[in-house]
Amino acid sequence: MAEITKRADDYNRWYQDVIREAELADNSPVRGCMVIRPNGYAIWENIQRTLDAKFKELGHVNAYFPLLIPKSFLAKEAEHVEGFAKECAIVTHHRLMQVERDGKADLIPDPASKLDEEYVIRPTSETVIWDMYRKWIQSYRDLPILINQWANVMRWELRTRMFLRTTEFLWQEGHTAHATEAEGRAETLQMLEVYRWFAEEVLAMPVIAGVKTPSERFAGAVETYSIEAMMQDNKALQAATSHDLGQNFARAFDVKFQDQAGKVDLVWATSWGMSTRIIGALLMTHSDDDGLVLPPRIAGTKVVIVPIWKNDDEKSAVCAAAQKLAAELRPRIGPVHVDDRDNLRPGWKYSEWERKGVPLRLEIGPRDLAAATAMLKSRHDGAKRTAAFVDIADGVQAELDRIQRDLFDRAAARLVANTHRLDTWAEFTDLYANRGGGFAHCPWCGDAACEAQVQEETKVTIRNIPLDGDETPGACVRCGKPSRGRVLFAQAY
RNA sequence: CGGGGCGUAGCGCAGUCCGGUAGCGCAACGGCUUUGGGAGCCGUGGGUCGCAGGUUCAAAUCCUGUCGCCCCGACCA
Repeated sequence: MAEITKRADDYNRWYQDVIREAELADNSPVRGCMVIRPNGYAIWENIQRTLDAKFKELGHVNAYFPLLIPKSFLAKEAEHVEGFAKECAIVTHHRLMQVERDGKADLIPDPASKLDEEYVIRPTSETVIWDMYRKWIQSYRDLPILINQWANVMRWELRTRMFLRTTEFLWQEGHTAHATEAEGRAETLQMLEVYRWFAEEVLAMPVIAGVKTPSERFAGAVETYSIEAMMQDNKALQAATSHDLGQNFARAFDVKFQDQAGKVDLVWATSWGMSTRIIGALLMTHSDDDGLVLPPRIAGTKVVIVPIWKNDDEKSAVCAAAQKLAAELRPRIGPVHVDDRDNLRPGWKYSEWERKGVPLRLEIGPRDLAAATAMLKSRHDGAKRTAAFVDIADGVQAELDRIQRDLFDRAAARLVANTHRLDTWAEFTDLYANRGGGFAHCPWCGDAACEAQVQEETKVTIRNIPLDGDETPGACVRCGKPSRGRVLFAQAY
């Protein structure tokens, strides 16, 4: 059994150790790409299930667009190409041929199969989607279009990290088309709120919702909104984004419609996404030195039952009781696992399921069986309590609810404790150089050059301008020029 | 892509400087005793030393190239 590095000793190594020990993902033979293992994918499936239901509840539908995008599409929106050109994988041939090199068989792209127009592996799908929207939209009666897709995308990042930044990642991308600017903006904000709800209520991850500064805007957007979460090392992680694209993509792809009065206008657009990166955020929000900690609402396995016995008679009695309890719990609780392996002792099983982040463990031994109770132990705080067999589902559900609340409260308390209101540059540099960093709400002048200067000197960036932020006029924390309100600063992943 | 570190059994590592039959701990497998917080004893199996060339009688070890991982930068969800 490999050890998990303590967070205090080496936070980055701890992060990787937890991924390995909880069997969330593994490195693949391809640079920067990871294999998401069943334990990790179960989390993603729960994310998909929950978000997908919410999207549909709000009128969205799913569709699928191709992985390959004609290279020329990317060039149609000026800022978009500038944002993504440097990180695209490109398909140039469609056939391999066998050749002999130094006496050995080798495969090379067949020169005769070189493509006239090369394809880009999608870094995001706005272009191919808006090319199709041109065909589908003629009248205001065709609007709105509220399409989402679950897909993989590739961005050839220079430096990768499991879940947080991989060359290929999974996400959902919503792409909507609207008849009015107001409708587009409302959709953008609605989806931002969906992400806030999901992060806080399902992932137990408190976030700050706000609008990005122009320099952090999505390539091609009029306005970008984000939710920002605080990790245990006090760094910020952008957990999701929602973009108001205005008419930029409609203009680039010539998507027009006729309104009720017969007037022709460009269509208004939004896009919004959450990716597998959120799994890294989830890990860094709740987990501890013993391994993964998961909120019950997103955990793949909600409860593990560990039967305890001393001999074959006890084993059969206790295992039968465990299976019966599991069957009783499943309809109400969801996935419940009975760990009846007989080659491992209970202590080993405890530590294994703790590493893997199962929120609640239920122990049943001969003594419990005699008393018709089970021992409950919650992963995140080690609290133990007994629950009677008669209303076991109630007891377990109550404990899972408590865990979910507790994890949110714990993360929220950490967020508050490490968030500061700062007015002077001396306090600002002191916070990030000597006091462990965190979130800082500070007045800012609105000048991109000043923002860049802060980043250069401290590696701290403006995460967003909180929607419910302080709009009291003041003096910029960096340059002292007039400020129209406070913005959220932090070091970011 | 620049700087640094590292690829040896599933995991963690020693061996590399100074070439000479590939080792240790944990895990795995078999047996017996065990089982309420990481069990004990005995036995067994498993590695073309990241990959490709080269030097040599002989390469994990020396040389060249290459791929991957980690950390720091630049870029980013």
